Amino acid sequence: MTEATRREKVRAETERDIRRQARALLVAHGRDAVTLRAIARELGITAPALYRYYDSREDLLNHLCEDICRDLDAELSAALTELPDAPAPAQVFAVCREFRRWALAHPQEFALVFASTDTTVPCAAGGGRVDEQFGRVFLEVAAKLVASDPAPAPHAADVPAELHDDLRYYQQILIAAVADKGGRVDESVLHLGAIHHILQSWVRLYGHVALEVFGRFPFAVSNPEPMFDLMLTQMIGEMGVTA
Amino acid sequence: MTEATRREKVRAETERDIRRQARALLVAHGRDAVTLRAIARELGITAPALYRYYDSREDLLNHLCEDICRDLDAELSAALTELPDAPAPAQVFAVCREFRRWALAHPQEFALVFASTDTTVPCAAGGGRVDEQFGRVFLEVAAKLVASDPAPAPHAADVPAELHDDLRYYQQILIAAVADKGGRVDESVLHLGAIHHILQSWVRLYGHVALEVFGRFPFAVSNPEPMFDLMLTQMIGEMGVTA
DNA sequence: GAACTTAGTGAACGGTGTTTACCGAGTTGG
DNA sequence: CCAACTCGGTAAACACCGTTCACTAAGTTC
Repeated sequence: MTEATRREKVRAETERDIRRQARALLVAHGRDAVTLRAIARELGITAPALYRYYDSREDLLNHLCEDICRDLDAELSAALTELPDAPAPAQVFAVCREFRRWALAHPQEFALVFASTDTTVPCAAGGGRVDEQFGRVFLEVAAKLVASDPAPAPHAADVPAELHDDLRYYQQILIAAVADKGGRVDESVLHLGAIHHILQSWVRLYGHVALEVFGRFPFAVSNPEPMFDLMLTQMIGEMGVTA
Repeated sequence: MTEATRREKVRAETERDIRRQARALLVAHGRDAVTLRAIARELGITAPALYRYYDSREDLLNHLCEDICRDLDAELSAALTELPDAPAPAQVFAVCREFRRWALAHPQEFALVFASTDTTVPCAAGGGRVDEQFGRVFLEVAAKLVASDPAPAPHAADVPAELHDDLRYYQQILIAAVADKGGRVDESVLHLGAIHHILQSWVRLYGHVALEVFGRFPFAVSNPEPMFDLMLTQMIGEMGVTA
């Protein structure tokens, strides 16, 4: 069997090498530096050989995106499994802080995956499946937090009717995702107001992190971390649980 | 005098032409398409001639950023002056909606100015001056809104001590900015809690708009506009004024 | 009108993505 | 075992790119 797949084996290996080199170039010198010729040079082959593995540079970048999403997902999941028995608010806190830490440590990857007009992120919106998605861990743990709240959140009826369809659709997706993980949520608990609040939390989490990564706060914040933590505290507090 | 500046005149004109073409390329085909050779081709000159105007492509892109910031600023100001006597909440609402409208209509410009790791935005954070800054109009009008609120905002003491220095610094900048416009704000009205809330509003505004421009909402929102409006309503409502 | 400044040129260098024809080793079937 | 076939890799070529340099010609200044 080893002999039968020998060629496939070396193929898979060089494919990994290609992406590893591409990733290294991205990290070191940014997206524009991810060059087919540079990758090939580093691997000791020629650029056209890469076309045996990817249709184009664009295609390679898309696959790179997927890799990055997978890695981010793994890191977030790891941060979560480090405190399996912690209360839901603490878990949300941990996942969010890990997301910020990762983004600041990997600005080029963050920019490619989360702030690119041209790159179609396969693991992002569109599929509808919450699995294989960048915000998966955050959204799941946020849903769990809301679900763990016995009291109904305050602003449930504030959601305008125009949003009901979209939110209901996403509600089903989230409920299914939590169910897959062994949890059980009711529609009355994870109501549309709660769904909207989870989305708003994603807006704030993404907003802060992106502003920090790109340095677009209106003034130079000497230490953004307490500001981030304060935002999380307020965010989680507003989810209904008295953190 | 006309003859004395004749050369300068044509120089200024071609300089404008260069940026106009660069802008057109950016809009049409994205940042990577903004090519010295393509610009020159469109202008009927050769690429090296552009070096008489800009040190490098990077330099040109930075100047392009400034242009874009100026344009955005003008559009936001125009939206504001269209309702000069409107109550402060309505003004904030209008400026925010205009920002979203502009970003969605100019995704490439938005990406260049607001979500770029390499481009040092001269009109963004750093200078400390609120003038010549991207968020200027939003931040000023938000400050005005908070200032117009007679009642002290609820969460003034929640801000942790670590943030005081940064917020106090920005408080002075904002007060000075409002004062320049003829307004008058007191430190007790535009207190640190209010400053923090303005920053949080910027986080949410930026977060939503960027997520929409880059298509990074966790699921496909069929019509994001009511969601945006809802966010604004909540945001403005939390500023203390009963919108 | 001489001296000087300056916008623009053309050629060149090294880099890029991509296509094409080709080769040679790995695999497969008779 | 050998012919047929698959497939990863190559070299050459094309059309781009940013950037530098020597040079020209027109505008400006004295």
